[in-house]
Parts: sequence; C-alpha cells; structure tokens
Amino acid sequence: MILTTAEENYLKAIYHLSDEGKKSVSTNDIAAEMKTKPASVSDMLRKLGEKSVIEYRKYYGVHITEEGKKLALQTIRKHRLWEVFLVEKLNFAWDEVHEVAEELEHIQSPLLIQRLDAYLNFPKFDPHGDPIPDEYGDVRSRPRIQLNEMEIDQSGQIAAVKDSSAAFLRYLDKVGAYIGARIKVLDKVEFDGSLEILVDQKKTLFMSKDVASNILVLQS
Amino acid sequence: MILTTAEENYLKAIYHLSDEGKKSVSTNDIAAEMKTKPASVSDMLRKLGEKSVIEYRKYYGVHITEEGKKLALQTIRKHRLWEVFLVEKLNFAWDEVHEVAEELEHIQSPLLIQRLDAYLNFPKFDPHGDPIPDEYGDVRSRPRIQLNEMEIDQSGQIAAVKDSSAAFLRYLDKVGAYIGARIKVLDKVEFDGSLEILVDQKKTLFMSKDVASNILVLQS
DNA sequence: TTATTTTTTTAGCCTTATCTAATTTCGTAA
DNA sequence: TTACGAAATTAGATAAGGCTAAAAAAATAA
Repeated sequence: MILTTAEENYLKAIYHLSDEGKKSVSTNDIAAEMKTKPASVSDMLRKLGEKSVIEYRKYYGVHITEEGKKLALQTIRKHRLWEVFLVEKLNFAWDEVHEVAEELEHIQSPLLIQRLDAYLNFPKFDPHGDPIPDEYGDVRSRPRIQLNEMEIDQSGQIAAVKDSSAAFLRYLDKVGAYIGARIKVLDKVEFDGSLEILVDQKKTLFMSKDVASNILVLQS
Repeated sequence: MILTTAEENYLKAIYHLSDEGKKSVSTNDIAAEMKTKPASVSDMLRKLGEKSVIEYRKYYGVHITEEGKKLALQTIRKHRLWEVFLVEKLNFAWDEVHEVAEELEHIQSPLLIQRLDAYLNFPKFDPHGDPIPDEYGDVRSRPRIQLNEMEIDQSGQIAAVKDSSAAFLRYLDKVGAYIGARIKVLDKVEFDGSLEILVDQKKTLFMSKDVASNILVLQS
C-alpha cells in the first residue's frame, strides 16, 4: 500500500491520537491535530478507509487497522531516525529538528532508511527519548513515569518529554534537563505540587507541577 | 521567490537545456526532458513567466532569467550535496544516488544545507564529477575535454560523465574508470575512433568512440 | 420525548499539475 | 503569397487536497 504525503500525515496523527488510550478518534480531534477543517478530515477519512488503513464508520470516528499501524510506525521510524541524524551528525539542537524531519520522513527509499539506520548505529531512541520502531514496527519501550508522580528521594533518568514544543525544549535546555540526565526528587511542595530536583548530582532545580508532568522519567 | 516542487523541476530542466549553448529552449525539448506533454509545459511556462524566473514569449521558447538561474543553481547545489552524502556517508554506489537525490533536493531548509555542506567538508564536486555551486550560485568549473578528442600520449583525470544513466555508470564501474582515475591515451584507431586507455598506470582498456565521447577529462 | 446544540458530512468551489483533443501560429516549400 | 505540416497553445477533464456554507446525524438538555 502506497500513501501520499498527506495521507501519511493523517495516518500518523490518527496513530498518535489512538495511542492515548481512546477507543475511537473523532473527526474534530484529527482536524485540531492536523490544523485543518473537519470537512477536509471527513474527505480524507473516506480515502483512508478505502485503502483499509483505518476502519471508518461515518459519524462514529475511526480505528486504525493493523495495516495502518504498520504504515504509521514506518513513518514514525523514518522521522525519528532523521532526528537522530540531524542532532548527532549535523549538530542541530533538539528543538530545531522537528520541522525538517517532518519533510524528510516522506522520502521514499527503503534502502536509504536501512543505510541511515546502520550509519547512525541502529539507535533505539530519538533525541527526545522516544523509541524508534524497527523495520517491522516493533518498539522496545521502557516503562516510564511522569516526574510529578515521583516521590521524595526517588531517582531516575529523564527518558522523554510529552510536550515537545520548541518553547518547552528550550526551557529544558536552559535549565540543563537533557534526555538522559540523572535526576533525584529532593522535595515536593504539597500545596501546588511543585518539585525541587537534583540534576546530575550537582544542580538543583525548582519546577512547577505543570512542567514536571511533561517530563517522563525512567526510574532506577 | 518560492517555487513548488514541480516548478523547481521545470526550472532545473530549463537551466540544463539552456546550458547547451542554445539561445532559447523550446516547449517540445522541455516536454521531452521532463517526460510530460507539451500542453503541460505551456501551462507551466506561463506560471514560471509570471514568477519572472524565465522570460516567456508565446511560440518562441524561453530564456532563463538571472533570478531563475540563481534558483536553479540552488536546487542543483542541494541535489549534488545530497549525492555526495549518499555516496560518502551511506555507501551508496554512484549509480544509485540520482533518484533519491531528486527527492531530497526539494527539502526546504537553508540551515540543513549549510550544515550538510560543512559536514561533508565543503565538497566542490559531486560523485559524477559535476561541480557543486556555492551558496551564491558560483561554480568553479575546470576546463574539460571529451576523452575521444584527446590525442595519443596525452593524459589527465576523469572529471565527469555526460551520460549518467545507470547502465553507463555500471559499465564504468566494471572497467574501473571512476571519477578521479588517472588515464593516458595509449592508442587511437583512425578507422572507428576507438581508443586504448591506460587507467591508473596499470590497467589497459579498449573503449569505443561512443563511450569515450561520454567521458570528460581534466587534462594534465 | 422533544428541542437544541454540537459534531460530522455533503455539496460546491478553488488550486496545482497533469492529460487529450482541438485550435492557432510559425516557418517554409511550392 | 499561399498552403501545409510541425510546433505550440487553449479548452475542457481529472485527481488530490483544501476551503466555506449548508444539511444531516448524534448527543445532550429540558
């Protein structure tokens, strides 16, 4: 099954929205995610339904099929491999890579991706800590917990971020909270849920509950 | 001036066709080069004319403008840099890179190209020996001569090929005539113009005039 | 259960890039 | 200088992707 660039983007959005534990994904949600109008989404859902990458019942939202999941994971794999390339080889900052990867992920060449994967030494996670699916769509994901849910004295490593907006990533960079940083919860304020964190055994950092809830930690 | 992918491809074709010393490029020539129909070309020429990247007088063919030349050279720069990347970093064979580079050249990110250029160490020629324009569209091209026009005992380096079809490139690979190979004309057959060539001071090679005319040599 | 609001879809139009078929223009040969 | 063939352009379709406005269906409230 070959998809156009637009179809790939819709499918990826549907995959991500499905991931959030919902039974079915609504037209409006997809429109919001894709920054288009619901009318355009309806049209595209009909097309994706015909191609059997989603199950589409009018007025009742969509489910992604196994076939669709596989295709979405291929696109995600390409996106994340390119992000690794941009950061590790071309010295992009991790908050600058998303837009470009969004274009690069649509290049059609299985050989290119195979070679890129090998060249990057078969990375398992992208610069934001998200897992890179393998050729078959399998993902090795580590169990992760939101930083705001950790208890005092627990420690771990920053594994990923939930909000990967440029603004948030820049903030994290500024305070030295990179992916892989070792952290320990020194204190939690009952009142507002804000936290005091020790980063890499040297810097302490105050963080609102809001910020902490967007940071995923691999506990240790 | 921002061009769509299709417009970029047309402009590149017009640039290449202009390069062959013609005063103006015809609709039919462009259609042949782009593998589309003349009717599609007429339409596109109107659009490119409106964007002032070509000068278009109906029924009289087109001239590329300075603005158009600059844009075409930017696209060519991107194409050739990606080719270098694919061959040098991802171990593609030089006859496998064209299609993929054709897609990669349309990625829109000046920063990406700057970084890629630096990462590749500012290469001046692509794997086929064609010069890579700089950011401003300047090309350092070396004077080159067709191999079939060289005299007995003259020597030089293979600098580029005129026909870069996969079949021809594979043939060259097989006989060990890579870009940069040092060659010397040992003999020329008057009758059919075929040549006997010494490659890298060790291998001798017989070559028809036809093949030789597709190889460009930097004389020394 | 009916009425209202929200969500989704349909209908109809736009743009880009392509095509075929018909028409127009050019250049040249008679 | 006219007539003809080649080259180029226009006209009218199609397909993808997006839009607005209107209609229909579903969900919610009274």
